[in-house]
Amino acid sequence: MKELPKAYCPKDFEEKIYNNWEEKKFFNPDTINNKGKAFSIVLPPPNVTGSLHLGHAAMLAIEDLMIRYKRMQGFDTLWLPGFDHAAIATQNVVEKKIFNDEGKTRHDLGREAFLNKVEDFVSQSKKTITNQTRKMGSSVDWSRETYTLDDVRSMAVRKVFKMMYDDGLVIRGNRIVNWCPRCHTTLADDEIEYKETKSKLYWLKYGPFVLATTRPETKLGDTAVAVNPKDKRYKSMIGKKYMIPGVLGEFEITVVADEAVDPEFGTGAVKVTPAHSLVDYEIAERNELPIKQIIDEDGRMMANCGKYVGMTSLEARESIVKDMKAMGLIEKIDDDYDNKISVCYRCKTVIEPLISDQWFIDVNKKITKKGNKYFSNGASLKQVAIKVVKDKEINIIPERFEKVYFHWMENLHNWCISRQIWFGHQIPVWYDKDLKQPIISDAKPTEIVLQRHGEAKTNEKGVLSSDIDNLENGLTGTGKKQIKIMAEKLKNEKFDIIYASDFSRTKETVGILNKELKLKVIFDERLREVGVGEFEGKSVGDFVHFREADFEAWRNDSPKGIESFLHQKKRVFSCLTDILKKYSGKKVLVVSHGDVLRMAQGMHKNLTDEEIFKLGYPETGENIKIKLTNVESPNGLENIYQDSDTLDTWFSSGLWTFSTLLPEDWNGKKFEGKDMKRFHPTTVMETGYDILFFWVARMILMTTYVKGEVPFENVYLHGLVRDKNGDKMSKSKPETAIDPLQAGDKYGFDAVRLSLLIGNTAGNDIRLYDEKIEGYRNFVNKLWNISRYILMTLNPEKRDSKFELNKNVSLSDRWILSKFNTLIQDVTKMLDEYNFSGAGDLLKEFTWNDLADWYLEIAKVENDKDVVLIHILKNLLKMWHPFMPFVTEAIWQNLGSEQELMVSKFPQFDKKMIDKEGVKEFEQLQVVIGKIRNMRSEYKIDPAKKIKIQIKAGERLQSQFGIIMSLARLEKIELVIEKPEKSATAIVSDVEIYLPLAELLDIDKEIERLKSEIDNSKKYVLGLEKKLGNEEFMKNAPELVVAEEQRKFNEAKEKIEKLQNQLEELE
RNA sequence: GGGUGCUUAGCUCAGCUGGUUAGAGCACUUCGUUUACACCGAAGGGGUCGAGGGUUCGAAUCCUUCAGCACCCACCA
Repeated sequence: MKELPKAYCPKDFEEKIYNNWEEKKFFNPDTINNKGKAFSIVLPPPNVTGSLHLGHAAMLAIEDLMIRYKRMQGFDTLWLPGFDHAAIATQNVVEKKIFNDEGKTRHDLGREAFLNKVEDFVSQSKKTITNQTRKMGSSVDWSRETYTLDDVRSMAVRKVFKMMYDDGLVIRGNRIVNWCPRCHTTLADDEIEYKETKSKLYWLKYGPFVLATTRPETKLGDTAVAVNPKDKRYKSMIGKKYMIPGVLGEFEITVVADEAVDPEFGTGAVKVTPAHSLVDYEIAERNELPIKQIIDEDGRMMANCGKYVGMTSLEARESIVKDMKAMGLIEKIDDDYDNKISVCYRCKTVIEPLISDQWFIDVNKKITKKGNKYFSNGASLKQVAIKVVKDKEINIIPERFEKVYFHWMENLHNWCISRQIWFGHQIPVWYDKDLKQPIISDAKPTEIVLQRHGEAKTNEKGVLSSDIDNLENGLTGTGKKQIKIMAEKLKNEKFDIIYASDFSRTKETVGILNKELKLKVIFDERLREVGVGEFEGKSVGDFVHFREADFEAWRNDSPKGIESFLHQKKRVFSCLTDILKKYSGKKVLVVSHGDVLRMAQGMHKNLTDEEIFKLGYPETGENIKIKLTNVESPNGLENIYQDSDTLDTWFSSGLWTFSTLLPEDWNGKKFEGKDMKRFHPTTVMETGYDILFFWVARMILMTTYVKGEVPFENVYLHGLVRDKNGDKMSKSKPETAIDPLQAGDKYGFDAVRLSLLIGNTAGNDIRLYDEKIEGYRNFVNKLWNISRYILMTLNPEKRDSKFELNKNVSLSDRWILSKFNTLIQDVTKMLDEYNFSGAGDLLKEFTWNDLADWYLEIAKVENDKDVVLIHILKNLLKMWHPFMPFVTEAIWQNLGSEQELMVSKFPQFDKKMIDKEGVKEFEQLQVVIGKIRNMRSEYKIDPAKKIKIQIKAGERLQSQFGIIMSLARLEKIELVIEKPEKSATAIVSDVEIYLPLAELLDIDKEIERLKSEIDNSKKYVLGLEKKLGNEEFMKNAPELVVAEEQRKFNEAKEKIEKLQNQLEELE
């Protein structure tokens, strides 16, 4: 047996072990091929905003624990990883970064360049996160990794959007939304946070009313005053119109009655600004009031605000209040009114409610859907989402969150899903300039590489050639080289076909490319260069100058025989349209000329003619990649443009449990596939309670609708990881914030995992600090050393021996085997009940107390323990493996097994190992040893000194004298029948222990000790006596309880008597 | 305003459907180079289980009121 190092050093093992698992594809259920039931978890995809924090680490530890446990139990186990593009969050991070690095805004860069920057950032984030996930030991199936923005997931998004549109669930409307003037986008109701502030409450003189408001500037948008219908003060005024004096002259309002008004607040009358308050908007809707918008999307006063135009609402407030004061329109101002203002959850900017044309999901609309059990009789999204949890089709752990879920779901308003940001799924809606109805398309975009021909002889000379007859214009040497290089690059991309202009320079380019690509080519004259008319053969500069001088003239007409811009555009667009129709979802290489490629880009970016004309195009031999969608429009493609908004990030993550299970070559028709059948609904959704609404609720809404299935059967919600003081960890408090990677490097990732698993219960926050992780690091090392000792003393021949229970086992064997099997039973039960902490506690207690402190110590004196030891060690490692995969696997490697621990079978409870008598007997032995140790300590006997004691005991205990001598460090045990004279005494039920006084101690101390023990026991007996004397107790308590109390009473009584005798003798 | 959770040893927490002389880890005290481990071992000190009331033979555990802390939700302008 090779010598193991004294202390476990995680760094020597962790990476190697993980790589080995991965190389053997153990994370992939197809390799493992377990025949059991499916057990699947889809990993909550981390946002690609940077790196993982402790919350993620906890998530990874808990899920890996479940997955490894189930995998070892033979379940067909899948843990599927992925990433979330996290639209607003990621865009904000990148925006901030660009602004800090380059001082530029996203608008300075433009959509395309900005998105490129985002993609760079995203791929960097993905790398970091992947690396961190691996370090934690997560056994996720990397071969199934997905991303919310990848092709299949994007197609799923478009497909669901169209389905919902067709069912009338996705609607467009001009409604009030939460608007963040900084992010320049709408926000869903739950993306708003509330901030407690002191603000001013203004009491305005308002025509015949006096009313209170915190936002006097919105007076400019008022169209009504609302009062409670029951309020007698205003009854006579309801329905009447009044002219109200204001800073911009008089305006008319209507008085309406509405239940939403609290007559107790202020004067009981409310000014109504429908365009800039959620409540007022609803009042306006109910009472059919006019809506007047006065604040724009930058949060500034609009043109209809007279001299206040252009001010922010805050500036306008000050200014208007000043003017109103001057006009005597302000009655009074309360200075410290407690108010909650709504702010953006991402950037904390104050939200400006305003009216906007947006896309919504109607959660209340009842629909009927064939083939979907939830909707077959008509139901709304909301109703179904409530029903599946009520019916326990989805089980939430801990249960109390069900209540929270129901409350939220019942109060859910229509969900605004459009966002005015660039990063995300662009809404799959196109508008035709001539049509009122939008066109929804779930078609798969065609990927097009726009390849410009190599340098031609005319390029070299700087002259023009657009005459089809002038076919002699081939490529220069440089041009041929350019294309050869490009062919090398393109040969790895899987194109379906080449479309090309039929000019000689493009034909020659295609020829060179196709030596590598070997594809079908279609030469299409619609891809030709613009006809240059009388500029044929003339200098390029002249032509450019001519066009730039008067773009408008050239756009429609064809002076000097030059083909007009629109004419060319029409033929190019029609060619592209044909390509899109025939090759939807495919990849096409288009070889053409600069100005043609420029138009294709214009189509891709939905630009105006002017903008197209100003666009650059690839250099000779270079290319650009674009994606275009085939949208059926009566007017053809050139008339159509796509909605520039993107979808709320939760739309795509709402599909996550099933969109991730779609096959890589999904045809976009049905949401089905092999993995889907095998793993959906997923078994457990494990995530933080903080995204119960954001995410969990959305998945339930979307999945029941799309699949007619629940997304998951169980929801396990973990808490937040907090610092030592119970505060949220943040980078601004580095003294208490812990980075999981750094902690792992310092203490090992097993220790980090344990510190997050043990002491962490569902739904509750967990505190983490260095000392805690350190404690678990110590434990990991303890386990290492237990194994090390067993391996060092083991007879190598017995290493692979199979354990079988036989009659030769000793008391200690019977005890440890019984204890161990109880442990298997309890741990299995607890893990099945999601009580990970409890299971870990039990394992730890067994490992440290029973195994290390007792059994191993006994193994040092008793012989023939090898077989039991190796049996227990192996199975204990299996049970520990899901908690701390690295160290257990590292030890396992030294046990000479062929197969890795990770793919071994989880131990099973074996009833015949349970030995209650043995356990009881051994426990008495433990107490006896404890008493002797205690006496030694009390009398300050040198631990090294071996002493003699006398014991009065039965045969059974006599057989264990060897163990007692060793563990209590005795020189000799003398068996006595009668109590010897002058000795210190301890009593353990029927066993009496005597420590001869002669050599050792002072009698006074022993008297004191005895007195105090008698005292204690007397108190105990008194309590029991009272209990047993209570008639009601004797009558009502179960027999078993009474008997046990009686037994305790007798035993204690006897003990007191003996101690009393001893005391008398000494005194 | 509504709701949820928490309050047990100095600190962090277990104690499930009521019956142990109330537990663990860390910290603390004393002792210890026993050939697995000082990232260790042995022994020990320390809690009227937030407060009051109730149910019960019996309450840390169930009910109720209150207090403190934390979090979530809500359209008091």
